[in-house]
Amino acid sequence: MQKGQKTRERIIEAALAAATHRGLEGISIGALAKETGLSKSGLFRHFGSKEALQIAVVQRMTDRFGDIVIRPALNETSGVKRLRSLFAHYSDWLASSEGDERDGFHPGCPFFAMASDNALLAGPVRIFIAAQTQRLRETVERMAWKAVDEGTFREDLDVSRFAFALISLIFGFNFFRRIHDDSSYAVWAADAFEDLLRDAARRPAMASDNGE
Amino acid sequence: MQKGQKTRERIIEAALAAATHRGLEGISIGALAKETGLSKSGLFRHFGSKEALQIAVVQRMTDRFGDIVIRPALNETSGVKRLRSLFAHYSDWLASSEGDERDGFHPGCPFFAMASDNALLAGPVRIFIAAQTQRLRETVERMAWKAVDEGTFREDLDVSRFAFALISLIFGFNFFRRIHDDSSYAVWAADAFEDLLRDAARRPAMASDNGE
DNA sequence: TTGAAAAAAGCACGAACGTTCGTATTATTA
DNA sequence: TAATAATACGAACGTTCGTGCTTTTTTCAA
Repeated sequence: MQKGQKTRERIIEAALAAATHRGLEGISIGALAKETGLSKSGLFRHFGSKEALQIAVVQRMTDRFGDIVIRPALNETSGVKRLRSLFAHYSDWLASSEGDERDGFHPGCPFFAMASDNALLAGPVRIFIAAQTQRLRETVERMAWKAVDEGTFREDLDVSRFAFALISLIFGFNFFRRIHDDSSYAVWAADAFEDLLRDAARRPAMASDNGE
Repeated sequence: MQKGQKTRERIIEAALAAATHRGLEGISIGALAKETGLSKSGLFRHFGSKEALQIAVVQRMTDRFGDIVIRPALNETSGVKRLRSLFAHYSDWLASSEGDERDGFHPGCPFFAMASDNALLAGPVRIFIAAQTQRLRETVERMAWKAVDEGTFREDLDVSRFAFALISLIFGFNFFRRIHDDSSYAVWAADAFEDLLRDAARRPAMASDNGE
C-alpha cells in the first residue's frame, strides 16, 4: 500500500471515531488534524472537501456494519434465523464503539450517532430534553395502564414495553420520512400501530408458537 | 404585555421555526436577529446565552405538543381511545410545521428535527445515507420474505411493514438509550422484537378483536 | 412633561471554521 | 544517484460564531 493510502486510512478511522461521538457534522478538519498529527492542509488534501471526507466515513461505517451485522446474518440458513442473527449481532455492533467512550458517555450505534446532533448530548439542554421525553413515555404508559384496568388490554401486558414500541414506531416513521420522503411510511406506521393494539388486546391463552 | 415580553415571544417563535429546520444547534443568533429585524446583541440580551434560548425553544415546543397531541388525547374516556387519539393527533402535530416548508423539504416532527443533524439533509451526503438506509430495509425485507417462503411467517404478512417495525425498534432503542442511559431499553427492545416475530408467525385464522 | 427604567443598537472581541496557495520534504522509479 | 512524483507543511484567507461592553432610543408611569 502506498504511504498516502495508509494515512488516508488513518484519517478515516479517526474521523469515524469522531463522527461516532460528535456526529458527522461535528467532524472538524482542524481537530482531526491535531488528532492524527497531520497539518490541516495535509489532511485536507486527501479528500479535497469536507463533504468527500464525510462520505468516506459513511462508506467505511457501512462496510463495517456489513461485516459485523449483515454478513453473519446472511450466513444463516432460514429467514427467521437470519432475522434473529441480525438482531443479535446488532449488539456486537453497538459494542464495537465501546472503546471510544469519552466523558463517561457511550456513543451507541454509530449510524444513529452520526445522524444526531451530538452537541446536545451534554449540558442543561440535554437534561431538559431528557425530562420531556421521559414524561412522554410515562404518559403513554398511563394510557396503557388505563386500558388494562378497563379490561381491553390483557392483564399481563408489559406496559413499559408497549409504550416503548409505540414511541419507537413514531421515531422510525420520522426517520424514514425525513430521509426518503415516501408516503408509504405513514401507512406502515399506522398499520403497525394497529398491530400493536391488537397484540396488547389479545388474551394470553391465545399465545402461539414463534416458529423457527 | 410589556413590549419586551412581546419581542421575546417573537424571537422564540422564529427560533422554533429555525430549530424545526436546521435543528436546535443550527440556530444562529445572527441569522435569527436578521430574521426578526433585531440586532444580534439586542436579541441576545433577552436570554443571556444561546443555551437559555435553546431551552426556551424546547419548552415552547413541548407546550405546543401538549396542546395539539397530549391534551386532546387525555380528554378521551377510555385508555384505548386515548392511545388512538394520541396517534391521530400526531398527524396534526406533523402538519403544524407544514407552513414552514423550505427548499421543498418538509420538516416533519419538530422534536425529531430538533434532535437531528439537519445539516445533513441536503447535498450528496444525504443522498448517500439515504441509499444505505434503503438497502438496509430491503435486506430485512428479503429475510422476511424468505421466512414467508419457508412457511414460518404467515403468507399474508405485510413484509414491508414488518421490516419497518423492526428497524423502528432499533431507532427507538437507540434514542432512549442515548438520552437516558437506562439498560431497560435493551430488554424492551429484545422483547418487542420477539413480539414482532410471534405476530409474523401467527396464522391469520387466529386474528382476534381489537377491543375498544 | 419629565425622568427613570427597559429595550435595542452599535461595535468589537477572540476563537473556530473550511479552504487555498506556495513551498518543502519525503518516496518511488529510472 | 538523479529525476520525478507523491505527501505534507505553514501561513493566511474570508466567514461565521457567541458573547461583552457602551451608547442610544423607546416605553411607561408619576
